[in-house]
Amino acid sequence: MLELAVLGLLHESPLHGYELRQRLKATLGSFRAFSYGSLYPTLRRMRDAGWIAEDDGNAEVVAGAPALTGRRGKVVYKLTAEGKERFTELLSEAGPSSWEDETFGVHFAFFSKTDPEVRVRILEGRRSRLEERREGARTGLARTRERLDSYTLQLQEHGLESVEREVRWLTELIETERRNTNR
Amino acid sequence: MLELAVLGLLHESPLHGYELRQRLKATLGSFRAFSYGSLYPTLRRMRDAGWIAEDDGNAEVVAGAPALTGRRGKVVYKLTAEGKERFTELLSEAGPSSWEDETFGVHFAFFSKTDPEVRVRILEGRRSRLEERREGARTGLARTRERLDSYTLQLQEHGLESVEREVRWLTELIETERRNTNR
DNA sequence: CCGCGATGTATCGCCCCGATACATCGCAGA
DNA sequence: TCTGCGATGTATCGGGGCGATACATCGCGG
Repeated sequence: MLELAVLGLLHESPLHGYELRQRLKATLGSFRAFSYGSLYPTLRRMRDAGWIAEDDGNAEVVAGAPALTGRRGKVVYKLTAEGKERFTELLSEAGPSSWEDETFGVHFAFFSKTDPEVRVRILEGRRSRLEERREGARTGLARTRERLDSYTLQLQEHGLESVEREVRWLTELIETERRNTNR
Repeated sequence: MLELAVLGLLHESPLHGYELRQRLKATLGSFRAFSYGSLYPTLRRMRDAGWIAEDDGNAEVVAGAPALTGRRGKVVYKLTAEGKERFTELLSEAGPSSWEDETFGVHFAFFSKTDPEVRVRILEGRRSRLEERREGARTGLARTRERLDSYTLQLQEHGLESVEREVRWLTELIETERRNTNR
């Protein structure tokens, strides 16, 4: 998950951890946070796997050996060739792992770099996932109406409306995709 | 989190794990799943803490010692006195832990058992939390409009609208609460 | 009598989050 | 001038939730 997001952001330009997190917040803010507690371990994993490389901003030994300071400098990360491959590989997958709650947003954010056919399949997968949930919500709602707990009821109604709203959104997106594909 | 949900459900009637999960899905379905992978460990923790007790459905030794079967029967859980205290204690808290994304839904679901003042404070806390997020989303959106990635843009617009929608919902709820309180 | 889907309990590894610690930098105000 | 504070920056830790998986029982229709 975070892996895909990092690959996508670094695909545009090298960044260091702090910037990465800012971008993450700005791009996916309404959906997920991605704290440092997951970011740094992920960066380590990715580096060990060879997808990214650390481009230490050092090499500037400005003058007269200011060295010996264990100065902890910024650590800039950039994609490796394998990382780029990995990125396109992940982007080409259209399965549950691309349309579940946590994942969908990230995949969608990089749709402009995704194959049109894959885009449609992901959107449809996401939609049917939500349609299932909608049915569950409807029957849950029906049962709650009998139990008569006003707050639970309002919670469920609001939830159901949210799901319905997202289904409509997806349907529009799918139609737009189809129009652009079939020309 | 799950702890509060379990306390709330058992507060109505004793249940076993499977039922508990069904109720969880039905009540909070649109928001969270709560898989067995978290439910059972939580039940164990709560039992160890003394909030709940296992009411083995045994005792029915029907006849002629059908026993010695290690028959794994249903395990029915019920609240203890301490569990009830814990429940009201959790319900009386109005802090970040009651209005964050994951938590808010659960707290709201038991609002009818929550003190009216606490209700309002939680709703307001939730709202200002979302208002912050809304501002972040707005500025993120502004910056994205310049970068011109149509999909990222649509994602952020949809996210922003979701947040705005929830803020409106909360505002209505708060007004209703106030009307009912001040009479 | 067989199989299958619902009921039911339980664990494992992975991922992520919030809190926290610590260090540096630039700048506004005493 | 020095002082302190808020932004920048890297990093870890404990805990909790999730999906996958395993396994056993029950009732029912073919």
